[in-house]
Amino acid sequence: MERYNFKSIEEKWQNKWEANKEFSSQFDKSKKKFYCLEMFPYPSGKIHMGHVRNYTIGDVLSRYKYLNGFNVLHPMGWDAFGMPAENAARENKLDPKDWTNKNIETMKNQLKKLGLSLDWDREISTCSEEYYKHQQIFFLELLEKELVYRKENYVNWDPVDETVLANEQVIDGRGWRSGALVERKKLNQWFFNISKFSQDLLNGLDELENWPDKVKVMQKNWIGKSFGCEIEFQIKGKLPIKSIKCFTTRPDTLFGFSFLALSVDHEISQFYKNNKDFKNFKDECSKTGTTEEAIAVGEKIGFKTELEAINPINPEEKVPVYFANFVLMDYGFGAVFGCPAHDQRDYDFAKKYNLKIKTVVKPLNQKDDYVVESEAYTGSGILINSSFLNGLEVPETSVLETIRYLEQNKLGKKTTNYRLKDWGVSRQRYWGCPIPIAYDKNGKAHPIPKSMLPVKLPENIDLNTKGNPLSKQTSWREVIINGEKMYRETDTLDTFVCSSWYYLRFCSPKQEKYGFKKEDIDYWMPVDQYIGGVEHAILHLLYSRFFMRALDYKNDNFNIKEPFKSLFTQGMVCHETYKDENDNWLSPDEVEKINKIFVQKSNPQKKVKVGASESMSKSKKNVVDPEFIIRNYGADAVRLFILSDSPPEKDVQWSEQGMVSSYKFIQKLWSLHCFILDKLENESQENTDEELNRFTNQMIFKITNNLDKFSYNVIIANIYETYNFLFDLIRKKKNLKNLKENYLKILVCISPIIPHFSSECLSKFADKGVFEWPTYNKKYLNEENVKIVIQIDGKKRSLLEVKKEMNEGDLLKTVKLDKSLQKYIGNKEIKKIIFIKNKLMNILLNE
RNA sequence: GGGCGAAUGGCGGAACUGGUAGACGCGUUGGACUCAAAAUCCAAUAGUAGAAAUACUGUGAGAGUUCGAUUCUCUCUUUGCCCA
Repeated sequence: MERYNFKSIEEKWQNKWEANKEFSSQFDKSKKKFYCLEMFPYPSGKIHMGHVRNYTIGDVLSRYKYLNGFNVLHPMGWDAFGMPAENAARENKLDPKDWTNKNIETMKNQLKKLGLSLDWDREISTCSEEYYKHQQIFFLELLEKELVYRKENYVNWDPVDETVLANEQVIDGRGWRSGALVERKKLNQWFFNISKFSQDLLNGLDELENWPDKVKVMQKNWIGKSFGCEIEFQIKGKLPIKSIKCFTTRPDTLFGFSFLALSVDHEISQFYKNNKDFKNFKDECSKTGTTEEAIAVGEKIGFKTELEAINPINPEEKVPVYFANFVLMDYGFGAVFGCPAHDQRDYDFAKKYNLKIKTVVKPLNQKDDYVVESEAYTGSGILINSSFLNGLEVPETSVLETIRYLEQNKLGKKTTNYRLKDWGVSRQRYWGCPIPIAYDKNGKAHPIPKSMLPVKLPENIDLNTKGNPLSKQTSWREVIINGEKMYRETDTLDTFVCSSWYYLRFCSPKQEKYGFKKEDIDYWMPVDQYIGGVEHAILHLLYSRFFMRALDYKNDNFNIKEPFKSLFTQGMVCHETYKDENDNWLSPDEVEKINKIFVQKSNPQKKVKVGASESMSKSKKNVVDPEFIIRNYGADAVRLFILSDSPPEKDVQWSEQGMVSSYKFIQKLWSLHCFILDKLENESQENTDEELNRFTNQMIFKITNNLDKFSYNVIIANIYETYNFLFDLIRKKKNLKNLKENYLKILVCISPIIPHFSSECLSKFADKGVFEWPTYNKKYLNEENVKIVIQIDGKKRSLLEVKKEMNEGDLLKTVKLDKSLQKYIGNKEIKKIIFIKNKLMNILLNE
């Protein structure tokens, strides 16, 4: 018997699949389609274990669907624009394009070595002109539909790199690369009007039955619909201001009103334009970041105006008006009313400026003289100290009742507010899709005519400059539109824009006229199964859902609204972390285990500190390189292992031992295969073994169900069981007539997981070229005999094997004849019997 | 602080609509093969008591519903994620 040579066998099948274009998908309306999509990778250089897991999960599903006769679309592409290319290019004096394309080449080869059933004919790369050309057209279409607009907005500004930072690039208030203190700066930026679809995006979630609830809840919270009240506060003071509008979700706490807080960008700030103190205050405010968290954690500061606001339901009361750093212009109206007793931010603010703190809500278990002490009380309870509102239940009735009162007296009106803000898409970077806009000499924005698209990125430019490299490209910037000289927009689009429609492009990857063909997406869309990391639960998925709606807006052309019918979020790949005695991270290949103790390979005298298992990351050095693993153990073994140890939606712990055992298991399967071949050749085939039929049919049933449930780890257990069963069977039994037929079915069942191995084994039975997913015969799912649990007084005492469908009386007779049970029953009287056919009998005795 | 989820042997994890808890794998132990080791194969493996048959305990803790709860309800603890 020869050893299983994964190297040559895997290569052979990969070449075959590629040469036969086995997985290229054709538009064919007569066939049922299945669109399986995994989140496409960023071409960072090499694939990592997270990719291996993600794409293996998708591949198992795709192959299963192929075998079930579906016309499967399983494409792959590259999310190729973005910062890392620009940084790498800057460091190594390369062109981002070359760097990216080289990485794509490497990673594509690595993916091919995994034996994925991908349709490479549909490969797309978002940094190619053929791709971003269409994106520019979409941008202009959205602009025509008034879904794109330009406004001034705050950004996180890195004053050293002269660039805008995304929130996640701000670490402890400093730029992630320069380390400079990040400032708030106002910049003109392009926005997508996603908030126009807030309600629609919220409603759409209900349709998404096959999305994890977790993700739907996250999106729901992100959209953040809240009911509240718009209140117009009357204002007294020297300025020509009569009233200020503000939005609140807690109008019921109006009797606890002690100040009105405004954003520094509130229109009233114009009166303080020349006030030096206000200017200083505003500068101070700009030092806090723009994230909600930064605002919550940061110190609350205010600037007192000469104005006073009148409490609408208690006109006697006048409170001061402040500008405050924790109020943002884009929430509500840039004004909030402060009730320190029942909002922690307001409480902090009131403490600092010595403002009144009046308790108006008491918890249910407190007396009426309850007073808020060291912190705000934000829970439910009963309204107190609130005049005619006293006694109302907080928050349900109290909010509604207060709003009713305010509306009746024309003091305010009920409104709905969404937390979802418009999507800022401008990035001051080179390596992105150019925004197809030019500005005339007055600074007015003009769309670049579609005939002049794509706006291509200039090549061979110097990236070693501060700020946006495109703004330094004077000749590129100049453009003549309708005979007028204009200057191009130098910002590029957020890379999330590229990934918001790539699933459409895969349907028509070669279409030149437009981003996709209507006919194609009508057939292929929606994506039947989308698979990726939960880290994209909010932004990418929400943006994609928005993009479908935006493209369809005013066209009403699409058959569907939701791009992803089902979503599966896989867990991360984790590995133990190692450190030396100086707390420097060590990578797994610098560490070895000798006599149960971890030591450094370079010096076994040096002990290694073993830390918790964490998701693989370069910074902790706990990464394992898939290429190395594939080279050593083969793609099938890696696929088998990455699926075996944990359910796909949970984190999996990478273990060398587990990897080795998967590798060995494939060798064992091969010996079994050789053994079976030998038997089929050398034995007469005259006995039909019913046990084998039953096992195979039950196994097909189990594996099919587990595939449908994504219980891939259980399928691996099923495969082990199958091996154990077959191995046992062929040692004990001879001359089996039905061995071949059952074995073939089993091979097909395991082929989605370990396709190279299965293809090789199946090819030895060359009598059938195309294999189908096997069906199971229901008659084998039900055993003739069943094992029935016998309980005495609720305790399991025996397991009796009896004929199926045996009735209560017969079973009781059998029980009474059973010696081991007799000792429990004895002469005691039977009080009651609980009988569930084919499952259980519980005998309750009188005692 | 709020929302959602999780907790099962030494470890990863199984368990259909409440009905045999611990499938399958890893690890460990013993054995076979070998001069020896590795590899391979065989066997055992939740805990306690017992030579064994067997008995009792056992799915984070406590209560409840039920003939019967890993599964349903409530409270608590720990933990993860998201939001603040």
